[in-house]
Amino acid sequence: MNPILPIEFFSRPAPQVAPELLGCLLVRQWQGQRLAGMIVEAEAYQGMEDQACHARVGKTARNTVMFGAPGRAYVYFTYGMHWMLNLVCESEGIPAAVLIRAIKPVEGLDAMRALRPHLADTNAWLNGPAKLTQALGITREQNGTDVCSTDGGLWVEKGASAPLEQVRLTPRIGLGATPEPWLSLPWRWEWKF
DNA sequence: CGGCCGATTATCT
DNA sequence: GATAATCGGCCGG
Repeated sequence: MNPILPIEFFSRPAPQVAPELLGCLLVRQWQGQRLAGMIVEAEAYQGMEDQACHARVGKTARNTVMFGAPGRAYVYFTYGMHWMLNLVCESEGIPAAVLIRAIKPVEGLDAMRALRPHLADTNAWLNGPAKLTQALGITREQNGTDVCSTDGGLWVEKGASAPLEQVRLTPRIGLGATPEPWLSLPWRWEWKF
């Protein structure tokens, strides 16, 4: 087992943390099995000033975890059916998080297929934020989980770092009517190889 | 690959 | 009452 990313890793601005998460291993302990995938796409959401961030309107019941300690999972429900996994960054009081958008399955493929039948047909890529939460069995129950410990069954292990020339920076996805400049900030990192 | 569309409901105004 | 950090199916190129 590789070293678990410590709280210090997350105690920084999200745009700094997000690219460094590429290549790291997202690990889930699920019904006695170890499920894991390499993070290959992530987006940063940083501060109340970021008009794409859920925290732009201040603290609410849903986004409270983002205002809290770093190294926690911020899991929220959207579109009436999907769960999204974020990792909280920055020190307490500053809302910031990295949305995990895609992973390459590495361990526990059979269990992932059981959780997400669609994975059986396609090539084994979980290229979407709601796809990977489904394959890892992540829901509301993981909201607030400390990912710097194995106690909550969800953590991140240090992995290979992505070669700079293989990392693409693009604007974030699905922001709708978000105003500029936030709409176009290159805060999405994708490891293409 | 890109675009459009319907599904489905917690959360916020 | 409106919106949403999406997905899968179906279309056209």
